Amino acid sequence: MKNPIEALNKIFDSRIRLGVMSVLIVNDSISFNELKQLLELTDGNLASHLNTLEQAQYLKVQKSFIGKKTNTTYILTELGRHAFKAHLDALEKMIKGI
Amino acid sequence: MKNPIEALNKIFDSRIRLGVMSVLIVNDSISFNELKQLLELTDGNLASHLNTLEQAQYLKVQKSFIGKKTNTTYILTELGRHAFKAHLDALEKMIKGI
DNA sequence: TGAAAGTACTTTGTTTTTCAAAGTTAAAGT
DNA sequence: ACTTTAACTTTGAAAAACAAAGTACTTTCA
Repeated sequence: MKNPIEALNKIFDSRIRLGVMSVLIVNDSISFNELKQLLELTDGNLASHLNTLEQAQYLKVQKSFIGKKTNTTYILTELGRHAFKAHLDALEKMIKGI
Repeated sequence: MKNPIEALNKIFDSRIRLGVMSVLIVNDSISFNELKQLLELTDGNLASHLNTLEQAQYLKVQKSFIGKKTNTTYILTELGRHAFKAHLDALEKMIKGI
């Protein structure tokens, strides 16, 4: 058996980033504020995890206005979707001992 | 939807600890050396992750002799098995958006 | 109109975690 | 005697996580 750890994506070690990805897999997009409330995080902490994900090009940011309020929403990139899927596949294989 | 992150076990954030648990779910027991080779880790790194898992009472250590060499093997506790299962269940639910 | 509150950050600094490398102990091989 | 192996522990450095405070701009409320 080859080292099963290599196949896991280091970026998804974090529970928070896993949470963000899961939310975005199910929902097309989600706003900063919704994420903050859902995941119960401080602004800074959330922003930095989002930044990690954005650096990896796993998500894109869309800035718009709702009425006159700024609204920042996040959506998965194809790269992000694939990376997450690959990670979950690797995890499943690892657990099943394949 | 409630905060999905809470249900994830912080101890399983680490790829290495996930790897150890996966190996032990499939194999009844495994030795320090086998783990070290399988997961391609330094002694110290592996030992410290095993220690984290042991502190959480997720695994037990068994010391014995093979011939006249010391042999340390690790096995899951029931607590560890359940904690891992719970983590995987939580992860699955999170991803599926339940 | 002026104060408070909301959005979406960035910055700062502390705490926690990770990890490699070196040291340790004890026994075995040569 | 010297080296090797097993299974650590210790040390120290680097990276990551996090909270709190600061920022800039806007809006809402009194």
